[in-house]
Amino acid sequence: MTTIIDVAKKAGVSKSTVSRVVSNKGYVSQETRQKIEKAMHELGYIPNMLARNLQSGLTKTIAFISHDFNQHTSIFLNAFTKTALNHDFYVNLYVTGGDKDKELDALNLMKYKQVDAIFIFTRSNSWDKIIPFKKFGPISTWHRIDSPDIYSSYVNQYESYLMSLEFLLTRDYQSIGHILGDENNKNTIARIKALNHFYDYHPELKKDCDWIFVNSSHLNTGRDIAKKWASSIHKPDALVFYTDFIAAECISELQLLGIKVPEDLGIMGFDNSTISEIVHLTTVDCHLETQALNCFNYLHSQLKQLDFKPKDITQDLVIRSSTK
Amino acid sequence: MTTIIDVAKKAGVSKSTVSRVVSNKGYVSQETRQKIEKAMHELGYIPNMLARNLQSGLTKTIAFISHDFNQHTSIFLNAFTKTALNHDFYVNLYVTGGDKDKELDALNLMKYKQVDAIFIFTRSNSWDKIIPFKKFGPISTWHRIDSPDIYSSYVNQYESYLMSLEFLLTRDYQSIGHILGDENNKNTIARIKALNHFYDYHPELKKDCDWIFVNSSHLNTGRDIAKKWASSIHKPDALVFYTDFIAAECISELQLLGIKVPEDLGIMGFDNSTISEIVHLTTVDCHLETQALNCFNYLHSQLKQLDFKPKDITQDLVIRSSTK
DNA sequence: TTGTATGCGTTATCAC
DNA sequence: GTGATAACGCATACAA
Repeated sequence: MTTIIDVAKKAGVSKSTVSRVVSNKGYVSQETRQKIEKAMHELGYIPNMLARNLQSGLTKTIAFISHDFNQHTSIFLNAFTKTALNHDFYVNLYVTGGDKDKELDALNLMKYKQVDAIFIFTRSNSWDKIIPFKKFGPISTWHRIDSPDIYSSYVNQYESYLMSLEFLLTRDYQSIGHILGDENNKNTIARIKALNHFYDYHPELKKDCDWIFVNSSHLNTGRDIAKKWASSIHKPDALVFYTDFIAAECISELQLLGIKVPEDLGIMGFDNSTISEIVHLTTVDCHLETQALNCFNYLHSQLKQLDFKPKDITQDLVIRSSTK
Repeated sequence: MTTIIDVAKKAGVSKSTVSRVVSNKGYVSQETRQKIEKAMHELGYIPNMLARNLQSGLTKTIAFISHDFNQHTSIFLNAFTKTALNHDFYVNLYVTGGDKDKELDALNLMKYKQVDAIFIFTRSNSWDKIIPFKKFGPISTWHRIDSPDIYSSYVNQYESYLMSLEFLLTRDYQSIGHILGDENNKNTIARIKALNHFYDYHPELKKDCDWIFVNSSHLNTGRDIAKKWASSIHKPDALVFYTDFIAAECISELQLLGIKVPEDLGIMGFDNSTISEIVHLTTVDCHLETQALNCFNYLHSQLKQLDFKPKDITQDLVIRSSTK
């Protein structure tokens, strides 16, 4: 391994001068610069990032923490990584599998100086446990959290959920089933609020509490929901899911059961992820790419002390044939 | 920031003794160990990875290079990252977007000591350009390559393709269309060989060259293939795709066109990825998780000078309702 | 069992 | 403009 010292010897200068050339800082005369560049070239000199990192105290690396990496993660991850690379930042992956301790290990990496900042895609620990890590560096997430310490690119699912329900009404769906996420999730709470308001606005519609599911229930997969629907006597004529994949699973199972979408049952998803196009799912596009951009830009601005203006995120209905 | 020097002062010992405690190497008496641990705790000492990395010359990080991260990548990525983390290794992502120069930048990271090893998921440069990087550290891939310098976990797609075609024959499909990947890809070459042998074995079947597509053609997406099929006069009664996602796109478009799968047209995929279950796709499971395991274990064994025995990878037909 | 001295490769701070 | 020297924080031969 050749170092700046080797280059310095070969070029007959001091290592500080070589460093100036390598890092392109400070004054070096044309003459000596060329001498040094020639020596660097001949020796095949390669700067050592490890030494640079130690010196600067920075790694130019951001941790991306998630339970796992599946089709649900990939849109976001792809956008995030692309943006990061464009800004000369690396993205380090940490799969926690939903394990709280592993998640804390991952969060600890920032204080060990292994990474400069953290993005949280999914988490198991409470925000109260996570927020203290802020003192070691910036943290962002796409989940809904109201904290001055952690940036969140969340979209208001109250609005989009109301929009989805009103849309179903225009398509003449009268009784609607609701498949919601984790009950403690703020998005879920916002959706429940929207749902209640929706029924307040439309007293003619009946709210069927048997068809409001939260993730904590036994019916976790879309396939379970489909089976439940098929075997029920009182059944809604439309189902709204909190995420596309579960909706896609449901459609898939409905096909096996010979139930027609959207004639027998209308289905709506959320996210406009790749799979939604495959299964013709009506859904809401919440522009994950833009969210990823905002999440990275926040971290970047914190690290470089730039000011940060998030891009506006709209929520747009994407109408496909899973609804009438 | 507190360092081992601070701890040493507080505990009244030398920094080397502290280092021994921190890194858990060498002899330290119970007594002084406790003194040091107490001091570490009181000062809230945190070891600095940057310094450790410089000292060891290692980052415990592996680069994962891919054109992008989509549903196609996620199974592999997930398995790879999980395995890596279990062995205390980090995974760094490099999205190249198919750009040759960006890919070379990513490969260069190993010589800059930014990563210890490299896994290549997708590539743009020729192997000849990639192989020289081997001298900076181990490289593995899941693509088919026969080189002593790069480990490959590839499965023999000649066998699996022949298996797929023979299976279709048992289901009474007589004329088969073939959708293949990049023409320079070794997997594609293996598939073409299998295809030719298949027609040699079964002279009663006619080989329709109009229905053998390689990726370089204009028909890139599954939707294009579906439209082409719908508008053709001479059409095969089954299509075999080189990857599930394109097959899923095709099924999706066929549904829009009112064409029945498997009655009007049988469809087969390859990979057994998540999407295949959603769209009821008959496919081949080539155990990506095991391949990812092998790819990581190879790199790990090279870095730690262990011996490496890859796990056997079988290819299993997964029969769903996209075929009769 | 512990301390001393030196190295890892680079950058920053001074003089000159 | 350039060069000596000291950081950066830790690890490790070697001496004691």
